[in-house]
Amino acid sequence: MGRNGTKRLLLVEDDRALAELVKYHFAREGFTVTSTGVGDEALILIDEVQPDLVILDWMIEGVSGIEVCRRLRRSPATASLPIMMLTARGEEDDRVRGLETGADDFITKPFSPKELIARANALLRRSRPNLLAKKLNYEGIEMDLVAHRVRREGKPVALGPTEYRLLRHFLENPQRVFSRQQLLESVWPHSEEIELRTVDVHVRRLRIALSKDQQFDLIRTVRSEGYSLDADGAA
Amino acid sequence: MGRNGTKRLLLVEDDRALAELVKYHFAREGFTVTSTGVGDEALILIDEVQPDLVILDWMIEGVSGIEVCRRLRRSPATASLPIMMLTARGEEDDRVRGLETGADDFITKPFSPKELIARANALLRRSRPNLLAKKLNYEGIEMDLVAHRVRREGKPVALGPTEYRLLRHFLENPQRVFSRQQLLESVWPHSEEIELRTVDVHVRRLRIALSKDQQFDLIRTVRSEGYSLDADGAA
DNA sequence: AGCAACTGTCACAAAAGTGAAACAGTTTTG
DNA sequence: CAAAACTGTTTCACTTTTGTGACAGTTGCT
Repeated sequence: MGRNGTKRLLLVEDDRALAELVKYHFAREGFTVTSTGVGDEALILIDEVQPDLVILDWMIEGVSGIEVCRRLRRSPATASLPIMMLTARGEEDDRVRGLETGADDFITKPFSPKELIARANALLRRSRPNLLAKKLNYEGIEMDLVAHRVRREGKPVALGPTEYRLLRHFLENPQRVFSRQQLLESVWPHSEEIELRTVDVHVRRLRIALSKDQQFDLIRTVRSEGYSLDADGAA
Repeated sequence: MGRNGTKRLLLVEDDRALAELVKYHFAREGFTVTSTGVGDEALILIDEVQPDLVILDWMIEGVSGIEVCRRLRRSPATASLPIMMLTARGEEDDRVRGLETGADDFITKPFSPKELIARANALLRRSRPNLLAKKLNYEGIEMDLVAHRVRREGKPVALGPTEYRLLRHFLENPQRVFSRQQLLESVWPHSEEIELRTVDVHVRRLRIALSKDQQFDLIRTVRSEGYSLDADGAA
């Protein structure tokens, strides 16, 4: 996401005037803004433009903003996409509900564009490290996302593309157990047609690559569940 | 940070009544709360308690909240620590300034405790995903449902799938007695065809796994009734 | 084209987990 | 106290799940 230096924003807002205002301010901040006023369209656009940030109005045509949010969180591909919700509904319960559904921030209209931008920046500052920026590490493993290079205890580790993506996924969610199905969905580009057991094979390749120098295995097999990246493997 | 399952909050607020209120609500969410009303002290405490989240009032004695925030961001050790700022100053410029200084969220008094919690959770969800993992505890046993891992007194416990489900069921209903029949029905996938006595065997395996280090038995046998997870086995 | 790296599947081996049966031990009852 | 009723333990055959090595088809590069 967010290649060649441009930050991409998807704005989902059906009030044209407001949309223009927001657009203007974000454009000035260097964002490429795509916008729509319809919920269903938002879901398609997200797939298309791969935004770095989504701003969602609650009340829009078609699928509601909160429902869009829920769906984005449910799909592995967008589960960690930064989302800000926007609404005229000022009720506390709405705000809590929005946040609990997975929104990262919740702004009530009317709001100041400056604050919106400041909040967007705060959010990106926080979530970028995981998506865009430099390094991930866990227990002696260091993955440099820019250089596309992995080291363990300082020593370089050679990984194929799939193993790299797999490890990256684990590093982004250490200790968490993923089923083979989940791994396929979040690590493989076209997960549909692929055999579940293929995951095993790649996990094995990853294990071998990570343990080249007789280091202990960091990938834990959770029988009948899946795998996780975990320091104390067996226990 | 945030080891052994407890989430730690450092609250920096000099309004005693407000501090108590916030404390109360976060404690209910499972946080261990440390608090102070003095800026300088905050910096020391952060080093000491290694909180997972800091809530900073802007106007406090000594070093101001915003200055604390700035310093935290400057030091590598705390640069990515989640920070929420709190203030009575409702000015837009203040909010923007707070966010630009590195705060992750900015809440204006008066605020609702529920929203504060919801925002804290949203922030932690993004920055410390492990902390939000759902956990079950009882008498020194801790089951992390996301990592799919069980510990007793901090030490990892190895369980097979059935024992895991069995323990989970007990942890969800501690102290309650279940008949073998009930256990079969709620823990086994296809309970029909299975012998009642099979439960005994698995209970035994669970007991062994949980008592590996000579710890006392937490599963109580209730003669002619069934079993329960219960601290005082005799009773 | 020629080669090397990478992928996805299989088939088979190995490991882990499961359920039942049999017997030993305990507790409750008559 | 002895019989009856239960529960604890051990063992074993069987099933399910994973680990492994080999292989053939792709892809990307030179």
